[in-house]
Amino acid sequence: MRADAKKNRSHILTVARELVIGHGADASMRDIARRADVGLATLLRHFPTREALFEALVCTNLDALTQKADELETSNSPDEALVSWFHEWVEFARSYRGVVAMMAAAHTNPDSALYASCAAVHAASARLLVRAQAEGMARTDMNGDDLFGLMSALGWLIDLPSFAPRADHLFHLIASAILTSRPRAFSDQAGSDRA
Amino acid sequence: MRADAKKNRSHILTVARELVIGHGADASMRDIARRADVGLATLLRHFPTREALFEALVCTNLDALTQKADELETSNSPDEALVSWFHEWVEFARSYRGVVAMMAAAHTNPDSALYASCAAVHAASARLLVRAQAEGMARTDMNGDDLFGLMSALGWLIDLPSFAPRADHLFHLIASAILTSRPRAFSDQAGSDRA
DNA sequence: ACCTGAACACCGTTCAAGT
DNA sequence: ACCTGAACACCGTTCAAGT
Repeated sequence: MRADAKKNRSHILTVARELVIGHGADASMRDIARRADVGLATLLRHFPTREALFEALVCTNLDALTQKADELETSNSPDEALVSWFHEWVEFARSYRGVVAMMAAAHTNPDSALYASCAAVHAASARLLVRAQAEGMARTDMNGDDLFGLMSALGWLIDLPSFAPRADHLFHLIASAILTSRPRAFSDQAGSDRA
Repeated sequence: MRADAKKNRSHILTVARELVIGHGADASMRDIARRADVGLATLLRHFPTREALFEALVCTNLDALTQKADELETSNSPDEALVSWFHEWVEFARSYRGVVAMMAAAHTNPDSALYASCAAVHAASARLLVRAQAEGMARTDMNGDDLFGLMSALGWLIDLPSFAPRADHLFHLIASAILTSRPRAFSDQAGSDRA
């Protein structure tokens, strides 16, 4: 890659990151190009689709996430590991508004630029789930797809401004659905803030 | 309303219903107008926003839904009533792809044409939830907002083609998160189809 | 190699002009 | 009253022309 191209690419990513964090994943490609002082065609040349752009935006975050799964698998009890990983995912979802919906839509589409990322998250989830199931700590009538589904659904939900305030509580509810015993990690202020 | 206007209105709704059922809630307004043999401006005059159009499309369904809640409240046990209502909602979500996402986004926006509909669904849900909680059949650390959130999240999830096949099972998982005892209504083939 | 402006086919919004 | 075509400001895609 030529030096100017490389500079363009990283500059685009910087601008895109700011714009996406501020205004969500449906920011217009034209807008991103404009703010990066780059022709729209140049942006599309580096990232032919919105998903390609987002893949580049979040790949380091996802790498960190899957690595975290490895650590949790060896250092924590199976149920704690599963809940902690779930929590990390929610934090990721929160930091890039709208990206979960893209991933949920892409995870069975091999042509999507996000497909590999989805597969990595899916695999990490499934490993932690199976481990917890083997110890009787997670319900056995669900598989990796179900877990990815629940993770996606919660990530989508708390992206909505109206549900964001209750994010921790909604997380707790979904976590309860997965584990066989009620989890105590993360925001177990049960019953203290209901109507 | 003049006779020709009335006819236009109902014809638009018929066409819109077909198009939405076939191609989802993000069908273009222009397309709907075209297929209804009506100027785009005419469509926008009857339904100034997409949400207004959808409100008209689903209002009868939602009326039936809230009435169903009334029936369930008197004729069924609290837990069965809650699960059955939840199931009705999911069926509704399935029949109009994309409408749940619109409702989830609109339910705290009084300016939205869908606001009243959301409030009605919310109220019906909350009633059934409180009743179940009073009998110790639903967990008490959640409120109507949480229930509406979970219902929205599941409705959104099963709208995605990749998750639709496991809709019944995902429903079961979420229902488990709400009830204090594992529900037996609807697709309790637990453990029979996991990986 | 890489960048760019321009043309293209779309979208929803708005409004003056028609009946 | 109600309908409509047209102009508008957007969007993402594509490509021939520039350096």
